[in-house]
Amino acid sequence: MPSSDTRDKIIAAALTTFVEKGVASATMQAIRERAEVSNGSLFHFFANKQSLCEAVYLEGIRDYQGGLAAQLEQGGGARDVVAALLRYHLEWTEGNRDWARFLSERGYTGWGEDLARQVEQANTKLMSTVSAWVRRHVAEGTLKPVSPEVVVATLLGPAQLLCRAWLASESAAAPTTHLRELVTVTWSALAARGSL
Amino acid sequence: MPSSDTRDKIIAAALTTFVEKGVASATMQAIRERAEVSNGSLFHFFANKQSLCEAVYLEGIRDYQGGLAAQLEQGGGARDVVAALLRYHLEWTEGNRDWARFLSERGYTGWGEDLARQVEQANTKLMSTVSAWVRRHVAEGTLKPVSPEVVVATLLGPAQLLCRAWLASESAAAPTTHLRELVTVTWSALAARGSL
DNA sequence: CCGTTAGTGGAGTATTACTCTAGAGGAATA
DNA sequence: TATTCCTCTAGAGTAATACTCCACTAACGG
Repeated sequence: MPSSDTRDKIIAAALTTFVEKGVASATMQAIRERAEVSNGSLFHFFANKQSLCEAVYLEGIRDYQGGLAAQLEQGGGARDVVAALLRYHLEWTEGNRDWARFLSERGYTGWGEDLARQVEQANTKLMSTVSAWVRRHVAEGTLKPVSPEVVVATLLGPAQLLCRAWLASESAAAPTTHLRELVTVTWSALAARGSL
Repeated sequence: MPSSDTRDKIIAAALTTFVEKGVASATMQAIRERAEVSNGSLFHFFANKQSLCEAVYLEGIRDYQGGLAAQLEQGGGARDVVAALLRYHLEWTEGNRDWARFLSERGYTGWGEDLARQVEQANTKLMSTVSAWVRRHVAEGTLKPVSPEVVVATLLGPAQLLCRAWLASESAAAPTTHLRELVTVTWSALAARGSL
């Protein structure tokens, strides 16, 4: 009985297993048992552990970045957009803890060429959208004249760090707790002198 | 011929191998060959791959955090301290690329209890130093009255994100390139209204 | 000189990622 | 309906590799 959602089941099982045990100690057997899938099926869809890992990563980052881009689309004042982006990041992290954990802990070294390209591509696409937005507002004099790289870093860097702290230890306060302060601070960082 | 620096050789070899191949694909054999150490020695010092991994992580984070704390000790105006911290982060990353790579990509899930505790402890210590600094300057009215967590995130988050981008792809501009902009932006973020 | 301890060496084992081959459904074509 | 082709399933088998085990060598203290 071929079912096309086998792949999805595997990815879901892989995610929870990875987060639970850590990628290194998560065995393919454990994953396939959780997914209730045979060995053959597992390796039919994913040639090896690494490519499974990569698939999980890609799935997560696509979901996250998709939502982020959506925040940029829906216009509004620069300050509102900044607030919306921050809120989105915090809420997404809080609402998708496993994904967030996995994404925030994975890096690029050792990834296959395919994934590296795809991630690079996704980032580039997002970056160009952001760059356009930044340029427009810099031209209008609402944002400080700084490079898009620095704007992005300033926007998301603090939020990411706060979220990482929350993800790492149960004790830390929930990300959304800091939303208000974060918006204030971030807006001060980016707003041109005169801007409200 | 017992030599107490065997341990260090192993850690160094492990770091380069990890960064080169990725932790998953780095075999213990490759590490011990690079370190020119026998199997027995390797497993005498590190019970398993994970604990080796953890030791490397700890070594790196200690070095980094030590330097960071030093920046806080040497007084000066709040703005100077902020600039010094940012400069330190960027320069350390640029000058210790392998370490930075490894640190920025490692997370906590699946770590042993020991390491988790030690990292937690290191973070707490750093955090308390920072908190004291923040409180003082908030009281003096040089910094905005926001929680220390948010201050730390605002200080280091953007720098981290910029560095990650650089570490991930050869193409990105060197971190120190952004120092000036980063200081401007970060200071705007944290400074109280009246502050220079 | 003996005992103890820290470190070295390498052969051996057990786990586990991955391979291989056989075949079941299911759709397209005739 | 029969034939063919393809995707997917199944699980036994294999090869790699993390890790174990034990015998051995310094080094050092009494």
